[in-house]
Amino acid sequence: MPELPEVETSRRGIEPYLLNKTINKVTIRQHKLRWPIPKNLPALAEGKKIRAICRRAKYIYLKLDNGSIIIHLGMSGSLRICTNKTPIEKHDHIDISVTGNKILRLRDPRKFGCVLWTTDDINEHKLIRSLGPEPLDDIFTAGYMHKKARKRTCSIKSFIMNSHMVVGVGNIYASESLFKAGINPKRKAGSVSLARFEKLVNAIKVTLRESIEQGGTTLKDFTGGDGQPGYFAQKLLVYGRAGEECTQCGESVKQFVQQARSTYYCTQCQK
DNA sequence: AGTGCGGCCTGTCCGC
DNA sequence: TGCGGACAGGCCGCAC
Repeated sequence: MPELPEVETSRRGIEPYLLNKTINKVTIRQHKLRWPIPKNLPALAEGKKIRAICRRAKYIYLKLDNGSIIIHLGMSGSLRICTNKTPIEKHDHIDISVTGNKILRLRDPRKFGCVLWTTDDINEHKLIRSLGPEPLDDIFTAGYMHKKARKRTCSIKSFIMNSHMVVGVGNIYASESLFKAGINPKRKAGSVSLARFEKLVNAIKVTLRESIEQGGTTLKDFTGGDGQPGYFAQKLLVYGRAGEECTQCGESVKQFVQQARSTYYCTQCQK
């Protein structure tokens, strides 16, 4: 479950091996991901130079002269840098080989991820054009969220997880941010005051920023043998801690299912 | 327009 | 020990 910090860490990890390299070959072993990998992807990408490796929300894209390869890691996807000697394993679905004998390899056991192609500006792509702001961008403010939430009856948790409002807040960080802000995850989005959005927006930024920094310090070995990038040792305050004592008040942390996802919170600290 | 849910998919864990 | 079933979750697309 790569959250945004893991995706950004992946981008930074692969960038040095791919930037300004030319794609020699694209090998697709499994077309059937969330959406099919385009059959003509090799024809479109081979021989082209990678001009940039970027990220928008949880999408990573490789910018070529004639378009972009869009990659999403879904729930279980991971990227690693291999050579032609690295053994291919069961869920290694696609290889993008570049000059210098390096291969960008996508592994995704659950196939929730995708690899797509667009010739348009990336921001015009169907999956990307309607996304909300990046959480660390200055335009993501309490004022913005407060305005968006007006009259919204959905829970504040599903509101902050809605990528049309803000991107990059996955299930784990939603629980963590709401705890830090002292807001009950069941509360209707429209009933959260501007002052409480200040706390919440700040909590989201702090949580994500810390994780990205941690990713920088514990940067995965993208070319290593095991290759499976591990997730950061998170210092999680409530997530996954049902029955344990709240770090603030000692009350036992509660878990329930919300929109088919586990939510963790403290009934004392979050109102 | 907003809300909520189904579905995609496989590895891991638990109980019998 | 082996096996079946529940569970995990990002996020689109659809139905209401």
